[in-house]
Parts: sequence; C-alpha cells; structure tokens
Amino acid sequence: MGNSIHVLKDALKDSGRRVTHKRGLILDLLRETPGHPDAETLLIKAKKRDPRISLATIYRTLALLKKTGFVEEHRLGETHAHYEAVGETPHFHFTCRKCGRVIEFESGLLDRLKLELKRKHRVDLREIHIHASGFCAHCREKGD
Amino acid sequence: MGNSIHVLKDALKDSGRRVTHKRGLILDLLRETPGHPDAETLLIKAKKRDPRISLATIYRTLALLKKTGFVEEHRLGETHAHYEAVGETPHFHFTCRKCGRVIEFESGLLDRLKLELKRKHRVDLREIHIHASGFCAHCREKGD
DNA sequence: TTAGTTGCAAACAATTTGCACGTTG
DNA sequence: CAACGTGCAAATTGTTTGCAACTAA
Repeated sequence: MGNSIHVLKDALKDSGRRVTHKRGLILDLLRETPGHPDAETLLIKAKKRDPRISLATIYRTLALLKKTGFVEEHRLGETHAHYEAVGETPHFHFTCRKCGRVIEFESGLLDRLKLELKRKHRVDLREIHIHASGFCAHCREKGD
Repeated sequence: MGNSIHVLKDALKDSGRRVTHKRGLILDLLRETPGHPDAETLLIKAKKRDPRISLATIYRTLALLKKTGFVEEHRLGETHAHYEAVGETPHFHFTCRKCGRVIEFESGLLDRLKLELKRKHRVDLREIHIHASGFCAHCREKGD
C-alpha cells in the first residue's frame, strides 16, 4: 500500500508542477478505495489522514490526476462525478436502478469496438466510457 | 413536422398525468432538432413557439420524457446534459476534444456486448451509453 | 527565494423545488 | 371542480476560482 509520491514525481517532473503530500495522499486513497468514490467521499477519507485538507484541493488534484492519466472520471447516472484510479484492465460499469450497486464488467469486444471506431471515422481515440443500467440479478428477482 | 400530442396521450394515459401543449411542443422540438440540444437550447427554441414557457417546464418535461422512454440524456464531456429523442437505431457518441464536434456512430458489436453483459451478470439491461473522446479526423491532422 | 499549492469563502453553473395561479379532463 | 401542470424566484447541488498565506524545490 502506498506512498504514491514517487509515482507522481515521475509524471510531474519537468512540468513545473510540484509533488506534494496531499497529492500523494489523494492518489493513495484512489488506489486503496474499492469502487468509485466521489469527491465528498474522498474528502472524508482524506481528512482522517490530513485534517486540514479541503474540498478545493480534492477537486484540483482530481483534475491534475485526470490530465496526467492516473484517474478516470465516471458519470454513473447521478448528477455528480465518481472517480477511479486507472488500473491494468479496462472495464465498464453497470448501475442497478434499484439497489444502486455498480457492477464492473470487461469484454474483449471493447478492443474491437475501438478499432472499428478508429477505422470508420479516422479519429484519434483517447478515451471510451461505457455505462449501462437496469436491474441487477438480485433485484430483478423480486420484481421492480 | 408533427404534433406529438397523440403519441404522448398513449404513453401517459392511465397514469394520471396530463397531455399538455407544452409537453407536446418539447417532444416535437426534440424530434425535429438534429444533434443533441441541451436544456437551454430547447428553451430558446420553445420560446419561439410559446413565449411563456419556462426552463423549469423544460426540465420537468425532460424528466417525464426520460421516464417514459421518449428521450435519452447524454453526458458528452461537458458539465451539463444533452438530450436526444429516442429513434430507431441505437448509436454512440464521440466528442472531439479540439473542435467539440460530436460524431454519432453505430456498431453491430453493441448487440453482442449487451448479450454478453446479460449472460455474464444475469442483469435486466435497460440502457447502455457509450461515449468516446479524442481528436476527430479533421483536427488530428493539424496537430493538437 | 520564488513560483507553484492550498484553505477559505465567495462565485458559478446546472438543475430542482415551493407556492400561487392556470389548465386539463 | 379537483387534480395536475406551470411560471417565477429562491434553494440546492456540484464544482470552480480569487486571494492571501504557505511550502516545495
């Protein structure tokens, strides 16, 4: 578990940006936290280790981590954003409309979809998000 | 182009909800408008035909049309939502990070993806959104 | 030392809501 | 005429920003 400061150092060097312990903390939290925390949740967790951290810093750091490719921002059917540390395997999300649970799923079709998009429209594809919703196996049994 | 009131009547009957001019107007606009208007854009267009319509009604009607399956809400990389009348062919969106253009694309892989998701996780799938971003063919040529 | 970072509070943007009045069935 | 719909303005929610104090390099 980690101290992510050295990782950030690598990514931020030469950019004039600094590696602070708050930034490292936020990246650590994102990597440790299962699921898809929102900014508020990250603030609460962060305050336990550094009580003087503010929501503004959470947002500013999330923007930085997005730009440098460490985190992804997801819209999971709610009005606010959720965040997730970028891992090895790309995956998508399914939100249950009843219990709110988020299921992550992967598929080999993703690569083919990307390829198709690049070929057909000759775009330089940088990001792709898939979000599905409906009723999870558990909730569908008991009717809506 | 049409008067959507009879269509709404069908969908809203027995639900205690009423079929009003304003609701019909907003659905008409969504069907006539190419692209993916946001609430503000719909308000401007709506005011040309009914100057007394308000933004609150736009939002309330969009919520109703979403619930009844007439429109889809998309998050196209901006902070506010965009809306689109549900048509025959499901498609996805690609937003160019430079010029902001939204490209719609379809793929036969979509059905396979849905099938895979239903099989693997036994969910009752109601909706799936795919949003990609990067640089369109036009913008990638001239560097970032 | 000095430019980048942070907390705080205020500003913003998008959307929602309470309430009195208007309209539909 | 009873219940639902609407305009208006105020309230909420989520996020961003200006500025003075702070801190990493």
